[in-house]
Amino acid sequence: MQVSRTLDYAVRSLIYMGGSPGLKFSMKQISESQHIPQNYLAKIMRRLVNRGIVRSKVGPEGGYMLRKLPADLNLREVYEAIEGEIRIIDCMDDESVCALYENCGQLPLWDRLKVSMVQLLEDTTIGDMVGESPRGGGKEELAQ
Amino acid sequence: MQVSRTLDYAVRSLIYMGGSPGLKFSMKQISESQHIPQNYLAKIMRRLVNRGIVRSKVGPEGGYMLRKLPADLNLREVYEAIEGEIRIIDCMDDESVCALYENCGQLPLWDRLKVSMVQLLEDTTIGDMVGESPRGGGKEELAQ
DNA sequence: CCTTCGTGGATGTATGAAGTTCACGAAGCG
DNA sequence: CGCTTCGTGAACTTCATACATCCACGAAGG
Repeated sequence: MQVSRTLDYAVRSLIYMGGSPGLKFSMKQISESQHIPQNYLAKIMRRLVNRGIVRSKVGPEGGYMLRKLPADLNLREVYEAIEGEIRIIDCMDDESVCALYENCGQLPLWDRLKVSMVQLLEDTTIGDMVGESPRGGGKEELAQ
Repeated sequence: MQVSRTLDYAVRSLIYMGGSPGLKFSMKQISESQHIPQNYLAKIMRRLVNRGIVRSKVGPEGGYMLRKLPADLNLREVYEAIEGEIRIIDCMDDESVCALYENCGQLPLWDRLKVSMVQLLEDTTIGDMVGESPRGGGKEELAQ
């Protein structure tokens, strides 16, 4: 029940880009500032490109740009671009997997969990996360 | 972001036992009715025993019994017995992991996600799940 | 036409989930 | 008592996949 590092990388990159909306960032810029292996970042970015979340430009002066304003890009889109459809447990939406599907008492729980997760992800945008810090608020001094 | 099969096994077993509170079930009974490899079930049950969720009895006529009423056994206890402390992402509560911890914009999101997850798990008991079915079979129709 | 830099696919690696095996000992029974 | 039942505990194997690397390719700008 953990978020994959890959998703973390994606979100981190998008927050970074969202800090300067409209600007273009090279893979090197992103990978170095966010401590993400460049070749791995490439794979992640392709998923975001294919999903229409970022636009890419090849060649010299190439790089990536957000396609939307940070405030219009919610986390559900990002999650699904990286992980595919949200699914808490394998049998969900796929009764072929489990012999006990028909009278499985747990499914309602996992479904509720999924719904609440989706809601939260949908209600959070990259814009919300830009500049936020875990130490409460975004502006006051950071311990360091 | 998936529930492990191990947790599924544990919950399934507890629901099964919760269907007849006060009764004792042998490992064989549980493993066969719930389609869980017996030797693997043994490992799972030990965690539940150690956490005080079920009581075990060895020897002939041995087996397992719930220590609580199904309605008093919530899913958070079960989750934590199997998976350990709930944690959405590695860096959470452990700033040593990540170079960017100090100004990580994502943490608040993952924290909110965790809180809502814990809440849901805590509010759901094994008793709630006994006899429920995903097709609305046990109770009212599931909206949406 | 040379350099830059993202693309796509193939490949490698390491970790942890899932499952197995087995010797042990507690406990009921005749 | 000795036999059998059945959970315990630890070591071990297997296998999937998350994470990462490598490289040949081609688009694009100077």
